Amino acid sequence: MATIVEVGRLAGVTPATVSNVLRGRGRVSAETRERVLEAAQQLGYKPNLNARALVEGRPHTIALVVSSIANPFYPEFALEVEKAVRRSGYFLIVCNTNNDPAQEIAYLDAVGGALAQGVLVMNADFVQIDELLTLRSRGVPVVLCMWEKPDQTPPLPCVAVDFYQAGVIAAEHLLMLGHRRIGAVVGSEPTGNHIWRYRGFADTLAKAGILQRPEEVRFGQDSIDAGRNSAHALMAAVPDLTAIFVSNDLPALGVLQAAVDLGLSVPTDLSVVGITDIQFAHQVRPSLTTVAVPTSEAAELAVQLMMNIIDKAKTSDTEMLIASTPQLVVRESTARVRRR
Amino acid sequence: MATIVEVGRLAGVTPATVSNVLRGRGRVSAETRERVLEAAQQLGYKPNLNARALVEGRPHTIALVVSSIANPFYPEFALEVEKAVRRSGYFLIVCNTNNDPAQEIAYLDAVGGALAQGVLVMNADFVQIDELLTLRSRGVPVVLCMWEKPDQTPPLPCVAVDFYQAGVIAAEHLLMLGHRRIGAVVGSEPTGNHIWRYRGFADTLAKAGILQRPEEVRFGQDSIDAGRNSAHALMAAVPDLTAIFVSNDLPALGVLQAAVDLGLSVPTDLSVVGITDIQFAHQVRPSLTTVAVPTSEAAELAVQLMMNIIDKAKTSDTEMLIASTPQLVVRESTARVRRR
DNA sequence: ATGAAAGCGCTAACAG
DNA sequence: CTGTTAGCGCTTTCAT
Repeated sequence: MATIVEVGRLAGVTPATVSNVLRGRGRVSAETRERVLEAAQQLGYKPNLNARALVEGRPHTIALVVSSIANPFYPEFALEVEKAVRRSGYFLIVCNTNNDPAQEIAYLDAVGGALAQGVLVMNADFVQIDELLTLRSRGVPVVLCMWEKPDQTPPLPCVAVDFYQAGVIAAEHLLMLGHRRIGAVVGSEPTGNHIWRYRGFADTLAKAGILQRPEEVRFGQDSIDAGRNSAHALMAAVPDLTAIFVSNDLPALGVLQAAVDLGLSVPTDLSVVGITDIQFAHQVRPSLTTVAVPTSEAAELAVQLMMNIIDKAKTSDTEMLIASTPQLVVRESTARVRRR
Repeated sequence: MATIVEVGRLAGVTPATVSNVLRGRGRVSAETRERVLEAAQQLGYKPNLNARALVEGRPHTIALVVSSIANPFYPEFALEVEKAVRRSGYFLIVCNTNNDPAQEIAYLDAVGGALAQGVLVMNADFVQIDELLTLRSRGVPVVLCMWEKPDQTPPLPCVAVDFYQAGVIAAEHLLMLGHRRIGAVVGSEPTGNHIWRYRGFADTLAKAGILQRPEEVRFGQDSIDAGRNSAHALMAAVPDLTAIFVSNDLPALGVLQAAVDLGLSVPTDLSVVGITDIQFAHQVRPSLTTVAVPTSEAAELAVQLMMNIIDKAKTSDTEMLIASTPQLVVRESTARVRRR
């Protein structure tokens, strides 16, 4: 690859001048500019980003740490992040930790070593928060992309998404349709990150005078298989449920499948509502009614927050940006309750 | 972030010695090593990757260019690539071009500018092959991840996957089940990249004495919606089909949905077979019979090829690695033909 | 308007 | 065994 020196030589100027015209700084005569541009063009010159990063003290990359790109939501989100990052003139490095702490540390160390200028963290749960704090203390901006624990003050700058409200909205929808026996499939452990979604749901039921019994809730994991298993267990224990609230779309798809297994027709026999609105939600049959989370907005805000921190060079305080409220998306998986 | 100089100062040695102990080169006394390591530890030293990349003439990153991370197959593949790349000690930069040439050029220019040491290209169809050739001519290794055109000599090093054979296998499976009226839904234009999958299918049918009529084939796009639309058109034109071959899993899911729309039961009334074996293939109901492509192997081979080129510094010839043969995965969407 | 010079943090000979 | 030196490609004062 041609260097700035070669371009300068060809144009009959010094590297400094080449740099000036390429970055539009300093005063350069139109004629010289022309000559330099032409030389650069001719040589196919591309600035060496490493050299630039070194001298400028920062690379033009942002890292996105995800625990597993296998969960279909993450790539969707990563896509949005990538777009936002590019819009700010940066490149995105995807750091898939595979839920492996060693892998994560390797990534974070590399970021500390100027692999990337800042870190966007998708899921704070699978991540060693201490590592992130250490990184931050060394001057590396860290932003949490989707904070969903209103009871805890985030230890780092973050974008907050009101998943509690998403649970409320899902419950209200089911209640509105006349459902009273509603089961819940939660895609995390009782102390896990979906708990506020469930609380929003349960609180709303309680307000309507409906108290969930323990056997009407199943906690598990955020996967289709787990959702299916939970639904099976749920229906076995409480056969007269007319609706199931699911804390995430992925397990909701599993619940849909369990209904097929059990010969139940959705939504005639059973209504199902999820949260997030991943792409597949409208691509399955019956399509999934769900509470859409502002994914692209959250990505946008996270990047914006990152850029703010970078610009102001203030990495110490914990700013929080609030994403807009989740929205109900009614599709085919929910219907008015029917006596059975 | 602490630099190598600071570590040296703290340990009472020069930067060179620090570098030596950190990289395990040169002879260093055990005692000094100890001291240096401790100093590095204490300062939380992480080597600056940009400086290292600059002096070594190459960054520790590999770029993966995908046309759209929105297609669920790409993230799955990206995951595999990421793992393989990490295993080789590199980091992965995901370059999602969104099918936008400008975006792609921006990425390729950045790679030319040492953003990454080499480029892995997922789908050569959406990519300006000229750009890639230019890049290669400047000494940047370029590898095509999944070459599926046996009639054309790849212009660049690549991993070849025998999609023609995948089509053959799918057809044989359907034939074996007694199907004779078989439709085809192709997820690309007639000249597009799925054409060899279809040819494998059609040739096998022809060998069995079955000639596809034009109305029994629908060309379209690689998406669920396109698959659904094609299936609707197909069934409208040829109602007595007992099976449909689909060139990819994504449109195959659409075909499955079309069957639901039409009140057809799969596999009783209609058998459906896809190609690839994406995650969702076994997560839908009925689960999808498909011809599994060796995804992780292809990713592995692509990275391996990249590493070979990097090591041997030979970027000029067009090596090709052959991935192993696709394998039939029988699930719920295919069954023995039944008279209707 | 352009050039000279210093330096970002690190590595790689080569000296000592 | 450890230090010295030079330089990767670029940006950025400061001179001219």
